[in-house]
Amino acid sequence: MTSPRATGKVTMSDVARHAKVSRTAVSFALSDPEHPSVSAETRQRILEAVADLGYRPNAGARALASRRSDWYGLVTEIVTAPFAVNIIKGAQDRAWHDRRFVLIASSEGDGDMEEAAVEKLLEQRVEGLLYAATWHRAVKVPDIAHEVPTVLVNCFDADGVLPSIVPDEVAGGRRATERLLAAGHRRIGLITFDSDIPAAIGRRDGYSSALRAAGGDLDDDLVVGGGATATDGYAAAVRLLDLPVPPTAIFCANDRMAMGAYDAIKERGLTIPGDISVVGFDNQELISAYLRPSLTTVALPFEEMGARGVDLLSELTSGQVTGPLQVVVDCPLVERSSVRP
Amino acid sequence: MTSPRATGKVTMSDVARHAKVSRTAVSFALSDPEHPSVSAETRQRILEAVADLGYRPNAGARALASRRSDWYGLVTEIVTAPFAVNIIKGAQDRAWHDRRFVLIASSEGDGDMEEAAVEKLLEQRVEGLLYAATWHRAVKVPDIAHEVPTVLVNCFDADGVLPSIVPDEVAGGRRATERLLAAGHRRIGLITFDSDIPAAIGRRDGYSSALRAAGGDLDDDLVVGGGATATDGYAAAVRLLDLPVPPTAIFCANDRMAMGAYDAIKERGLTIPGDISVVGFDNQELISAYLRPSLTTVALPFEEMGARGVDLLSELTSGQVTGPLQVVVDCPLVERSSVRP
DNA sequence: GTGAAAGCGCTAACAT
DNA sequence: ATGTTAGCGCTTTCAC
Repeated sequence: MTSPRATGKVTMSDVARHAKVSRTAVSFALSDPEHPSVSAETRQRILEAVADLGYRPNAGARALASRRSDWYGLVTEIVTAPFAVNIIKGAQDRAWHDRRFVLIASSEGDGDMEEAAVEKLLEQRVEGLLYAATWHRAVKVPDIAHEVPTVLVNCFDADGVLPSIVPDEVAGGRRATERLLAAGHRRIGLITFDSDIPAAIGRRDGYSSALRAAGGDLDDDLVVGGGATATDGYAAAVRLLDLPVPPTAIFCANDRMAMGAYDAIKERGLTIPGDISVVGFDNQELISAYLRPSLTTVALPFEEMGARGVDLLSELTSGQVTGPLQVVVDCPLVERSSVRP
Repeated sequence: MTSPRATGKVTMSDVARHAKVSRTAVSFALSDPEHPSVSAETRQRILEAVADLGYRPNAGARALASRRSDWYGLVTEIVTAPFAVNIIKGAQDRAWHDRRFVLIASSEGDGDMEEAAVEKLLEQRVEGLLYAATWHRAVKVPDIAHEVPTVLVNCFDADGVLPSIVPDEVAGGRRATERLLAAGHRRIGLITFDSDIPAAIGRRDGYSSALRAAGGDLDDDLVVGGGATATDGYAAAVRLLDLPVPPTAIFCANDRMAMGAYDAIKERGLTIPGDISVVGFDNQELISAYLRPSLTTVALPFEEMGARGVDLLSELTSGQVTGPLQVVVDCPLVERSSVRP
């Protein structure tokens, strides 16, 4: 095995020479299995040469010559955000499936850094940009990003010109509430947080609309706001449980608050879901799956949003803008053990 | 502004023409601010031309011509562990700082896919490979990865030939235990899990050695194993609390089990840290920061491991193998509120 | 100090 | 069906 592989310098010419064909033939054979101008036998010889020599195509050279990189760029604020990962994964899987690569750059939430990151990505000649936020909101995308097709994921364009993929917060809130209604609850509390972001507004709207549609108790006392942490959830749950007629179920607008609510409920010697059913939102696995009992919650479809982002991007880059430019993705309910049967 | 930028096709030749110099001059000026063969004025003119035309270098072309890509590849089973993305972040930040890029490919924990991912990375002509695991263990790296300098992160080579970066589990376990000893505890329980992975063995060893060194109670009854989930932690804590002479503090070998232990402790009407102090391990923020009270725990240094991996890789690729080939990274204690003052 | 020229490894007309 | 021939955008001698 004195293969040139060891040298790492086998080129397409070497393969052509070895297979006794032209470089063109090799190029054709490799890029298209059914290429009309290369016979089956020739193709076979070429493939053998490739294997013999341990040839590996040089993606950079190919990109240079063909003027297409097969890369998309993904810019996100924090690679570490527990959520961002799933967007990345969704995008990468989908891209991989299309034989494309996703180059990831993190902006660290810093404007300059972000611009530098996009610049770097463009230098790599990415064919499109995915711009992902760690939490659903309006964002201002740097101008530079407009030089290439761009899709926003889990956020939307403050200027309203860029296409985006966002979660359906309202439907999610409705679904959580309907789950509780389906379990027979009529008096359902909502622990929400005071904010004008889509998550807060949408989930609350979903809650109200579900209640209205099903004839559940529409009582302002049943809706309590505040901060969005576990501690806030605890405090909110205490208020709910102290009500003259306390709810028999609670929908928490995020899992962290549900975590706090669990504490308040348990402290009173009440059981979940025996005495009180609870539904969360976000499906932060680390919390929802490990809470005792495990938490039934609504999942944010990060992975799907990432995948849909790539889909939209390939439509855009290939010029065929088919779908709508604002894609709203459904938030599925993840059934666990915190709602009574 | 009828800049050719709009066309996205400004090349170095355009810049040269615009600045009335040769392409060589542009190349020199751009790649080295102090290049001896280009005068300050010339350089200035070139920079202006770059700005005027909106020129953006083509990284791929540069890589092709210079035979160096400035890229490292990172292969990981991204799916499983949300916290392992910190490895990516650490690596990326560090690489970015060195003006390098990290191409990420996920293997989905599937052997074939993994090999395909490495293959793809090599086609991109990455100069080195980072191979990251989501949990500390021995791994078998595909042969193909040996074609280029490779560093294992948060795992080590089953064949013992590749350099690696791993967390110091033993020192971490010792540190957690020492923290409890420092708070005056002598009777310290250990909730561990039955497994022969480094995390289980190392943390337990650290616990024992700290106790031995400080003269704490070395009692087999104080060590209880089982599974590694919150439910297992709950069960283990119950056993500990049922002991004739229960511990006054508990070291949980991971945060999830600590979560379960919290429940058991609270159920008995005991308080944390008033009656029982608790220390965890892993620093899974979603759990440790939101538990009530927040959990003092030992952190796995993912980010640092990622950064150190890149460091080692650049030493390897530049031929200067300075440091040791098995780097053990310290696990810092994250002080929160679950240990009595 | 500057520029001509020869590639880097590959693609894609355009012949043959 | 196969080969010829230009590039793609940049780096890097080497001569001027």
